[in-house]
Amino acid sequence: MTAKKKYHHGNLRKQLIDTALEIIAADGLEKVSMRGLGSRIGVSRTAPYRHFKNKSQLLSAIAEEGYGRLAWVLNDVNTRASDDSLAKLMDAGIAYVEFAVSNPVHYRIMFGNEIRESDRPPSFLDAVGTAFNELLHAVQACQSDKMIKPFNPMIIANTLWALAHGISTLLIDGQVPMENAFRDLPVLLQEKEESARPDIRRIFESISPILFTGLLPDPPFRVWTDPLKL
Amino acid sequence: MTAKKKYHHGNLRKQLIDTALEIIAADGLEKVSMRGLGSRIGVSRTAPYRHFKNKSQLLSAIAEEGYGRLAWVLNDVNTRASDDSLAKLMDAGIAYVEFAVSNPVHYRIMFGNEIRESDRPPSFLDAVGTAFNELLHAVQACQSDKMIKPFNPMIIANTLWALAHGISTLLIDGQVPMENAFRDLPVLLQEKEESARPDIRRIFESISPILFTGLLPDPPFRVWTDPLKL
DNA sequence: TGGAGAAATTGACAGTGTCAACATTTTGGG
DNA sequence: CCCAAAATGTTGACACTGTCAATTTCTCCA
Repeated sequence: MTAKKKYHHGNLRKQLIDTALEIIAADGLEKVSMRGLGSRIGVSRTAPYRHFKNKSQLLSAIAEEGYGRLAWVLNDVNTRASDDSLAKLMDAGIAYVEFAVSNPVHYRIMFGNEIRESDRPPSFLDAVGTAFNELLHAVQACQSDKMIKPFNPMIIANTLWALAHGISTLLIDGQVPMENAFRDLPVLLQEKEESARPDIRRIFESISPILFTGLLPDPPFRVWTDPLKL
Repeated sequence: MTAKKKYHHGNLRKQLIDTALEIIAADGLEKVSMRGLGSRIGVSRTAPYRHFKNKSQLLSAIAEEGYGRLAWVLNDVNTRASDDSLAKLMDAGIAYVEFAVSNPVHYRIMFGNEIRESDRPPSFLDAVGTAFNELLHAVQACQSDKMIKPFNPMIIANTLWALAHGISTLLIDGQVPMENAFRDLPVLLQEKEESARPDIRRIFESISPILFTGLLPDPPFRVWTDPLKL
């Protein structure tokens, strides 16, 4: 038989993270408390403090888990069998935003500021780096295939990340009705909004002309002289 | 003589917001509490509840104030005497991010999720709209001057907003050492990092080639056929 | 086997948001 | 002008929270 009611729980640390993630997905971050976690797991209210010095450290572990999952999602796209690296780059962006929208509270913890710097273990930055490298890899694949310009890939990846992150947080926090803004496009107007979830691919399709061909008029019409020496 | 210690404070509501903003700028959001505000102002601990139904409503008022200030900053750029509308668009972006970085906690309240939807008064969306319109205006000015392509200006503005917002939050929350990422560029390497504040203009200059000319290779080298019909 | 250290517990302190009941002041309509 | 009603401020209370210190219980290895 499995252990019933031992004094030592066994793997409380893991269960704390798992239970917190359940609460996060179901009720939001404000329902997560050190004491509440203890009670819900069936252990005393301060037992969690044997595994996390404070709440910030718990959230740090949760965020790290999130970066791992994000990296997994992006890796899924990158390792897909297909020779269209540009389509894969776009799909990676879509997968990123879809991850954020599907796990809004978790995502907020990952990129929010509730985690004190001092509570981030070294492995935290590794996890972030792993996720970022998936994006960087997608960019470099496009460059190998000569599908995009040979700009510094680091800058491209950072720009795309910032853009995806911006879209994600605007959608998640919903201060700004962003999906409506993109629906403003005639092409999108005929769309019925049945599902509450925004159509992320459509958003990316609205944006991609800008990203692919740039804002400046095409060469023959370019009014640009060269003070910014492009 | 000015009123000394009347039972009725006079304009407690305004002072609550002002005091909260002081605390926010000095110590961060977690130091702002309904009770604490009352005490600090010299009024009872529940007096704030005569002016805000709950904390979320207080934060809503604070956020609204923030959108007003942001609109002001952007309007400053837009109404500047200059006929280079493209430079003004870029400056608006820089001003946006600089506002965020200079008022990180305030900015987080504006775009965070601590404010329940039901606690946002109608004027809230107006304030957001006013700020957004400044950005939209800058885009349309560029189009009038034929400095940028005639894409749907709404989509351009939204894309630029998402990008600026993404850069802002990544810089503010600092999970990702973004300024380092952009410093990676050879051109930027010779830069000493004396000030803690990131050089936002430099970040924009790194990004602008992508935004201006696009990711796809120039026409002669364009491998693109047209499945996405750009 | 026995002791050291890990893990869990109880008790306590100072905070918090928020509500209900009560006190005071201001103000608008008869 | 006066008084009731509305607006504003106060006190007390409840159920939470994060976190610490002191204490108990268990596990494991020398």
